[in-house]
Amino acid sequence: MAADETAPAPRGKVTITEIARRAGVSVPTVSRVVNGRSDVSPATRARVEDLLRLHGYRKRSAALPSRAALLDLVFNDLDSPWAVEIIRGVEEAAHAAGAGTVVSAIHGRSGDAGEWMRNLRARASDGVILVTSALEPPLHEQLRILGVPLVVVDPMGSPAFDTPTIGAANWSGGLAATEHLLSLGHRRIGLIAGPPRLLCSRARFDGYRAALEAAGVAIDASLVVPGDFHPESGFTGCNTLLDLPEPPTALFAASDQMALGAIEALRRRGLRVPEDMSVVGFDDLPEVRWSAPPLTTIRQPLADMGQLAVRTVLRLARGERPDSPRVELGTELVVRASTAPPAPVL
Amino acid sequence: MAADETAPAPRGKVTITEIARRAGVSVPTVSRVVNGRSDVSPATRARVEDLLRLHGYRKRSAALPSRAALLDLVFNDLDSPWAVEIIRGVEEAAHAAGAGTVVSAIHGRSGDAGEWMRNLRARASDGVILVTSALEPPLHEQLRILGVPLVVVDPMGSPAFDTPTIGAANWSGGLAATEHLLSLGHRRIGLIAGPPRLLCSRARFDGYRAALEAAGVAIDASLVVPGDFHPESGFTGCNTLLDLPEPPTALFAASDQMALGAIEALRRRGLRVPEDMSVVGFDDLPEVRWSAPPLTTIRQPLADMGQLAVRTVLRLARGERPDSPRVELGTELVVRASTAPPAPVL
DNA sequence: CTGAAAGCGCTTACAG
DNA sequence: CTGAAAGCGCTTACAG
Repeated sequence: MAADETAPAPRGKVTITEIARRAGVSVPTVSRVVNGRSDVSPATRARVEDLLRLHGYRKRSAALPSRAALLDLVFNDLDSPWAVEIIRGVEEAAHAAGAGTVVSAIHGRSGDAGEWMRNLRARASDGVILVTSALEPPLHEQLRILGVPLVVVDPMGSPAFDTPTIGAANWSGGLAATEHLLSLGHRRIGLIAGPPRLLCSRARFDGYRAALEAAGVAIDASLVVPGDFHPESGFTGCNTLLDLPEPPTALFAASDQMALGAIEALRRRGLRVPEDMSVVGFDDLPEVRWSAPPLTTIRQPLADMGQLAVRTVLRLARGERPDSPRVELGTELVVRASTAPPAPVL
Repeated sequence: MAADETAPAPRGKVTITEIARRAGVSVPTVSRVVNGRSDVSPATRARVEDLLRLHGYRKRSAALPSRAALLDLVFNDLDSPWAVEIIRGVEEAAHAAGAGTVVSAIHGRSGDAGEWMRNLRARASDGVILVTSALEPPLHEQLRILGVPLVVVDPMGSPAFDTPTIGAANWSGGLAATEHLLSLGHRRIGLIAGPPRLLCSRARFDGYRAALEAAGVAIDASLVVPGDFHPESGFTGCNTLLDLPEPPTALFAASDQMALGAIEALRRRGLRVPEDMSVVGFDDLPEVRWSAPPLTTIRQPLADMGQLAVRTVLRLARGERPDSPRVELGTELVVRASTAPPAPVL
């Protein structure tokens, strides 16, 4: 029995000659579409793009027969200390698969995004891993056309696209952090929240609320202050809580960095952790094992998330479906020295 | 006047056809040398390799006419918190030059190094930046043959090769840290040193010694304890110093991480920083602004070092000579809250 | 807007 | 160990 003529060729193995034959156009025309030139009729372009996508076309060359695979890992900014954790996981898994990891930051500047896209195309990247990043919808679309698979780590919102996402169990983490403080006997528990536009912030907040509700503790809106995950906001947030007529006896910071900022605010006032205030963070950055005192926090498996992201893009690149389009990796309470029962009321 | 036939063509623009003509061999032969095949006579190979190097040959293709530049940034391990600082500087400068940054870790495993070399070749990297990394001499040689420029950041020792290196003013930093403590009135100053096989450790140690000598303070060998830059070694090193019959009143840790470990050792004994012990670190990692207390330290311009490394490889890639083969960027004392005059003797 | 033709840089059998 | 020949995937004028 002859091979099915209409079946897609193996991913990444198809040539423009093959695509041209199937589309019923010439090789130069396909070349023009691939290179994004303007002198192609919309109808032809659409037909060719469909075929390109269907067959997972990747630009190759007789000269460079087996180009090493390249994965793009894209951050908004590289100043976040958990970036290195994700890089570590991604590099490890990519290396194991024989792929190189191209790290970049787009700095939120949308002008950069277009340039980044050109670079991506020029280096013929085999897959893109986006971290908490708002890559605009038109760029998603361009990646689709180029046939470059995409996965999002720590999604900002629920992507409207058929893009796999990998996150952490943020709600469970918020719940566990708050339950831990409740179990120590705290009833007035402050929250320094993350930016509400981020999905992970809302989930952590809801976990906090759910734990309080389950314990029958009324939610006091004045105990919830906004933050942006950076230490400065933890510092000011903690000061706001301490200036309350009736301050909390414990606080949950939605990031380790904010927890560190909060501890500094306490130290400046001569308050001790955990004797005067218990603090729990979120992330378990390597450095908080060595903060003073060592921080009780919610461990987020950043390196594992990076590894899973690599396996998922690679799967996509081979034309396979991911196991699941939305994955949440488990979080875990790590108890160290920054939490204790509340001081007895004298 | 005709163009000089023997002059090298512009870097990166030469083809194997051109090299073949100059070497007086056929195009396939050059192709074999470029791809490291074994079936070429040593004499022919040597002649072709010389020409390849001289002209800065880079593999290209008619199909991929202007491949995006790619720079390889190589760490021993990605677990160091200052890795992200260097990545940030490198990514920024590389991005500005339109190049992608491939980050990898070779984990000291020498088996990995060979594989990494193959990947580097396959992805046709345009330059390599090595960070505190022992890339074995044979690999240096391979890079030379491939014509891939190399620069070393924070060199482990004095490289025996004609490789540009970029470091920090470690000796001056060690001097400044110690002078700061002396100026506060400390006379018994402990040192938690870095691994002596590293150039930077020895320079920091010598700076410490020079400052003490200049102040007429005798060096007490029992006040110098070994460390490996990680927090654990700062923790145990500090305990060793505290168990001395006459402990120091201040200590200089040759890395921020060791300083954090030392502070934790002090905290566990109920000793306060800086009241009972002054501590100064080295690096100025972003996180130590938020340690408890905020750490006095020596700022090492890691991101700037990364940026300079990029400019230097790129220069090399264009066939230009670097401004200077050995560069040391300035370090700077940053005074925060972990240092104070010694407690008055009662 | 499209294709036939020429050409690019490189590689792979093949023959010696 | 080496080269003449054929071929690869892709692109670039050029003509219509």
